[in-house]
Amino acid sequence: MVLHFLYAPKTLSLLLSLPLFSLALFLSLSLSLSLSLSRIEQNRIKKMGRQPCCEKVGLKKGPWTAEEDRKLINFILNNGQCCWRAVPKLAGLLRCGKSCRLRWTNYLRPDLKRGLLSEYEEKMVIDLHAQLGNRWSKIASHLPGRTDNEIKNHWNTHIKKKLKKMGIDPLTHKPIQQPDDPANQPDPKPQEKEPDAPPTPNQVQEENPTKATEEFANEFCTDEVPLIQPDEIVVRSPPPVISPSSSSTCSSSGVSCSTNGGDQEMALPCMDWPESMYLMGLDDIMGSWDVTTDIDPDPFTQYQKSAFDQEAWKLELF
DNA sequence: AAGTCCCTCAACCGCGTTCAA
DNA sequence: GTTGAACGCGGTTGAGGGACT
Repeated sequence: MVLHFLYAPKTLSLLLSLPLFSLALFLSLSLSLSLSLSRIEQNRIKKMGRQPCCEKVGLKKGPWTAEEDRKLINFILNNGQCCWRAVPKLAGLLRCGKSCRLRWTNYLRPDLKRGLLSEYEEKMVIDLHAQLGNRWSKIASHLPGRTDNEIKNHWNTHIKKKLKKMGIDPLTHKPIQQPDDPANQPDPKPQEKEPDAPPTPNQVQEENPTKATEEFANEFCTDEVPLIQPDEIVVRSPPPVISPSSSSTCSSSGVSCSTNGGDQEMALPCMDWPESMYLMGLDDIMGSWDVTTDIDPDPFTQYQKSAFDQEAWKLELF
């Protein structure tokens, strides 16, 4: 009976089709499984939000080398600024995207002005600080070519001391009170002061119309600085455009720049370049072109030309 | 010359906000 | 609406170099 069953034509065809069916079943199961797995993965990614900016392990930290700078500059000049997460991988850097962004914005950006802040810039920083407090990025947005980090450092290392010497509290912009003055004895219930929201110069003037304040007002004329409204929307300056035709000329102090326009002392930033810039084939371009007239569409060449500007500036300075 | 202190500033850290999924 | 990474910002650190003893 068994043999009869086995040799029956229908059974035979059934048996023959079984492996094919099994294969088809296996394939369909595999396909559906992989599809469902990919859906799970998609859902997982969807639920996870964005992908991490970088794997924290094996990343380099600390000072940037000239080679790293070169790689980053090359990448950004060729691809523009976007997706900092992807920059280190694509540029061949063992750095976190955040580190790349900081390096670019604080040091490598071509529109950066280097060197000490001019007297005018210092005045602006002080006045803006009086209005905005420690909002360094907002202060920096009013000073073309300066970064928030730079201004913050300058404030902490120079301006703070200067103000203290002048008898002005750098935190509140009020005159520092003398301990022996009975009128300046601390209140039994002293008002908590807001470190990040110092009073405006007007408030300071109203509350402490003292000599020191007058001196302060005389020394740093607030008329030169636009008054910042609390609800002010700070519009960031447009992305840097390296234009050899709009060459800037820097004074020997390296801090005051003039433009062809003339009326805006700081309208066009002076550029200073890290040492690494000079390792990128500057010899090839030095002396072979006219900075003011030669317009090269290639961004890296323009970058190098700007570097040449800086080199000239350095030669002039030293 | 050597050691110590102080200053500067590039880079990092951590937190709040924004944005994509 | 929720989640979690990216982004932006301000505070802090620490390496390097100059000044001082």
